[in-house]
Amino acid sequence: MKRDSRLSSVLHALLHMAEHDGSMTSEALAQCMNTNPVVVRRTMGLLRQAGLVASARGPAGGWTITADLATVTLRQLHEVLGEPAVFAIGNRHETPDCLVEQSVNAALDAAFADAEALLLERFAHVTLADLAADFARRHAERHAKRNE
Amino acid sequence: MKRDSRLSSVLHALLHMAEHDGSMTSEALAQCMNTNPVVVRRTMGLLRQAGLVASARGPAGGWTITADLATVTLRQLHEVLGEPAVFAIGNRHETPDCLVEQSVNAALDAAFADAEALLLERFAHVTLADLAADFARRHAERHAKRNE
DNA sequence: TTTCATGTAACTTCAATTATTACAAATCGT
DNA sequence: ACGATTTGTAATAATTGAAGTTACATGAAA
Repeated sequence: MKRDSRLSSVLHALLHMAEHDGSMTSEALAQCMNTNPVVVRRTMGLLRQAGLVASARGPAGGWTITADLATVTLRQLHEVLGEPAVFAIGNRHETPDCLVEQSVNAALDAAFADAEALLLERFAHVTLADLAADFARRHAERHAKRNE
Repeated sequence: MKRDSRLSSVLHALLHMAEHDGSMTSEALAQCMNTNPVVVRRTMGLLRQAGLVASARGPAGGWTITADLATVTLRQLHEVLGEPAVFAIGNRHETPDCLVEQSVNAALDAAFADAEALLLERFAHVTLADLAADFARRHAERHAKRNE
């Protein structure tokens, strides 16, 4: 299975936008993340529908953040992306007739549900502002190291 | 991405074997789970390497459980299957140069690590015997319902 | 020695994400 | 108005990894 990296991608894009004055084009964002402008538009389009970013066409167009960094959580972004499947492991059949398989599914589903709940709980407590602050810390650290 | 359902599959197979007297052929197991005998051999082969099952060739051959159902956990089976990736969501690049992406990865990795730890912890506390008992309960329930 | 079953390699199919191509629509500067 | 720029989006291809299939060798039992 190819892993869904859209959450990682949009976070990367949003933080670059936060650091950047004015708007950024799909082209610029695509270069940041080694991908294609169309892919950027597709995923950013979902954020726009959710009111988190705005886009403008034409020269001087591009993408800008409209939401408050402190209020946008990873969980919210996960939802905006359509709540993609979290796990790469799963049951063979979803609603089997076989009682044996039903027992297996029940056990696995319970474990997966708990793990997913924890993941989303963690996601709910990380905001874009937290990530921006973490970036600032790393940035300062690297600068300090360079001047040692 | 196609989800990895091998854990679900081997559990299904092992429980059928536990309910069944004597050995079961790959063919019989494959029919239980709507798949191909070769797929069964591939995955069961891993369990054999781990000493959990034994196989015999020729007529009257097939697969038998050699481990104690009470000591085999879902976590152990997950390990035997090669600890496949748990998540269908992941970072775009694993070791990025970009500091922004490093912050993003760190935040996501922390959340994923916690969720995976919880999942494996849950897996560690479910044995084949637990699943067999759950199946027996479901079986009895269905029998009772039929005779209402 | 025939038959049945596992053991494996090689290849194909399948499902899902990501990438690419192509072009329409809108906006800005001149 | 025109041309350059940029988003919007549909359609299609490439990629990746699991699952399925084919083919055949190996071994065991009647």
